[in-house]
Amino acid sequence: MTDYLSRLNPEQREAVETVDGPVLVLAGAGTGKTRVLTSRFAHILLTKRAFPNQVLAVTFTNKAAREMRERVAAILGHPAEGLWLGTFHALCARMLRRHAELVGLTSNFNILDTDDQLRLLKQVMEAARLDLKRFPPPALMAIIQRWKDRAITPDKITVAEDSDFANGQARTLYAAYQERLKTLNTVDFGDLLLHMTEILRTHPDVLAQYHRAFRYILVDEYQDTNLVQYLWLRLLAQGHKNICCVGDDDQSIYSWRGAEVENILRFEKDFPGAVLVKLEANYRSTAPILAAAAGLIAHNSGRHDKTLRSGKNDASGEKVQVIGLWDSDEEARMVGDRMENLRRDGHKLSEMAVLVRAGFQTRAFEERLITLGLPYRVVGGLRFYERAEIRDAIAYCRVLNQPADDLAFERIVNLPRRGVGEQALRAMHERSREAQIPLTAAAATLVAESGLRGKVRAEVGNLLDQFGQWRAALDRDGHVETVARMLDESGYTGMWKADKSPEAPGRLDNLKEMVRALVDYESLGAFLDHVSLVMDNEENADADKVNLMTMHGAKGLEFDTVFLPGWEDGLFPSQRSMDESGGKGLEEERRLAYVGLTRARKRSIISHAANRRIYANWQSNVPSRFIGELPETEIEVGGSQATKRPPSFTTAFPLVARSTYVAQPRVVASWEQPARAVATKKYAQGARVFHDKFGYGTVTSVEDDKLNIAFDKAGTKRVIDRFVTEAAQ
DNA sequence: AGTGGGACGCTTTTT
DNA sequence: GCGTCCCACT
Repeated sequence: MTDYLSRLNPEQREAVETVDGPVLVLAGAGTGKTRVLTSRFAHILLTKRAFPNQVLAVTFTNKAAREMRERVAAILGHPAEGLWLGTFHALCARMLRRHAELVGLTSNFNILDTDDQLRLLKQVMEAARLDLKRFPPPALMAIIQRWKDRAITPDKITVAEDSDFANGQARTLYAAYQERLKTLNTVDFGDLLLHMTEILRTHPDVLAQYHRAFRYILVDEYQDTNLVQYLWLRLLAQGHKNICCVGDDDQSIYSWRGAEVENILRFEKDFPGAVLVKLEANYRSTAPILAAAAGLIAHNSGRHDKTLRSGKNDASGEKVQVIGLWDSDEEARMVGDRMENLRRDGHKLSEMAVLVRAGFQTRAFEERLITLGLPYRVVGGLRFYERAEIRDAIAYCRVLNQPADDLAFERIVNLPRRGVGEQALRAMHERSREAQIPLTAAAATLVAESGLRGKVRAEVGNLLDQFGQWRAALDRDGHVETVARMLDESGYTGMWKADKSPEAPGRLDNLKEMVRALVDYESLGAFLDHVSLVMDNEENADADKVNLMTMHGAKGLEFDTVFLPGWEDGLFPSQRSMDESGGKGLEEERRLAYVGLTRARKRSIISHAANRRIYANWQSNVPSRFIGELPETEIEVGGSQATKRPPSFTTAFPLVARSTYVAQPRVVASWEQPARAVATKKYAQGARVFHDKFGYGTVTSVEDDKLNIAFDKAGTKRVIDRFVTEAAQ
């Protein structure tokens, strides 16, 4: 029973056994953060300090929550019941259902997804007669979200603090948006935290109730918390002060969505008497990888000082490779070739990953892997519940659950087609506004008073009747059967059955899958909560496939071999990030590089290309300044355009705008970039070339930009020169 | 009301 | 280079 303690090193053990009072665990990459968190949880339960329902454990992602639940159960030897373990949002939703009336909602409120948030805001802006071209709704959405991240309600924004969006109207629009949300009995993601924090702050009785309930609080990934999350935690922790936050300031990569590293840097001030435990023994990566990562991150300022040391007692290991290539195609070929070689040597594909800065970069690798016939998976694509048919079906469920959900009703009122066009919809909206009633109720009165045209009236009337019947059936027959019936009787599944497009059968399958998933929930409401808060990709991670993902997406994962392509200034570090957030942006990019590098257990291969096709055109690039920041002793340079060690940009050109340093050609020259300009790239007769579809071949003749090529496998073709590249050798 | 084509614009992501 | 979004046409 206590062997969970014996498996810990001394510092981990301290983090687990310092149970009372505030504790900050600074857990560097690969130092056993999850193990500490789960052991601590189990330790609290096993030493009888608290019952399972007296511990509040908070994570950011559902995946992390699930993992913690499983691992706690493994230590206990049985699944723990009644845990308050989940994401910030899921826990807040659970609390808010109990106190909804305090913020003018009822406990069956719906949670809007991002799409609905935007549509609602658009409506609010249209009502304010704003030109949506000049003032894009997504921009305002972002402003409002940042306010919510900082726990700022509309009444707290002074004129001076108002953003200059639409001549200082942002505050008013925000207030109007919040009003609309309340009328629709809905909340957006930000509201879950905002409302709960507001409630805890203004209702001491409610706060006291939670102080009694939670004796211990555990927080994962503390460096990613935003202000409102911090306030929520601080309020809850005031009771027993037993709060333990685990995180790593060096892995803070989400400031752009409101996370504030300052929270973790300030912990000891926020929680006086806090014990600080540093986990520095890394059990994941080889010594060179750790040393390279340490050298890199040392270029950041204002961090908690900590040094990762290898916990494995072996100084061996491959150096970090830095490969310079002519263009992005050659880069993709290099990665593919190396993967093939590794596989030939018995390495599993699932132990290899390509980590990119931005999603679009995966494409080049996908294409290459297809030609090579290497199976791959792209992590972080479209999720199940983001598919159109699932969102439609969910909209039906939302109306069933909560008739005041206008956004959901609007989505399905004409799906399948019921002849409800712009005019009919406008009439409903007008009535809804005049009578201050939800859209469904407005539609009902219009039907009753013949306020709609014949066919539309009959169809809408029928739909409303049906909703009445389904709602009655909900209690009688249960939610699974009722939803299945609703999707059939409404004509929604029929619509896809009649659809002749190739995707239609797949969509029908997805709908069946969704109905099947309903069985796992005790009620429709529980299912809807799950869908909006918890549902995520449940891909089979077992299949032996190469992983393609962003560095953000790779946080928390590890692989034997990690490819880090596209380390070029402007791409990584991203120009936009530096333009928008200056020095802070660059530091965050550097932390991202640190995260990427430390995903590797055995080897990491960084690469950069002199020329890259971004969207339609080619762009010349210079190796990333981060390459210059890697300690020379830990890296090995190679590739057709092997980097001569570049000057460290941070010291040579501290944070200058791109235009400034590009204007200094000597920088490029000193790096011995190839003299060839992209524009003059031409092929001579006899040149060996490579084509994405046709493979390798020899140029037989040249006419302007058209080449006749005898391909080794695909015969002779006439091809425009930009479709081929010079063969690698 | 429904569809087709042109204009646009394009980090990162969770909930 | 591609997907989407909106508007204009039928």
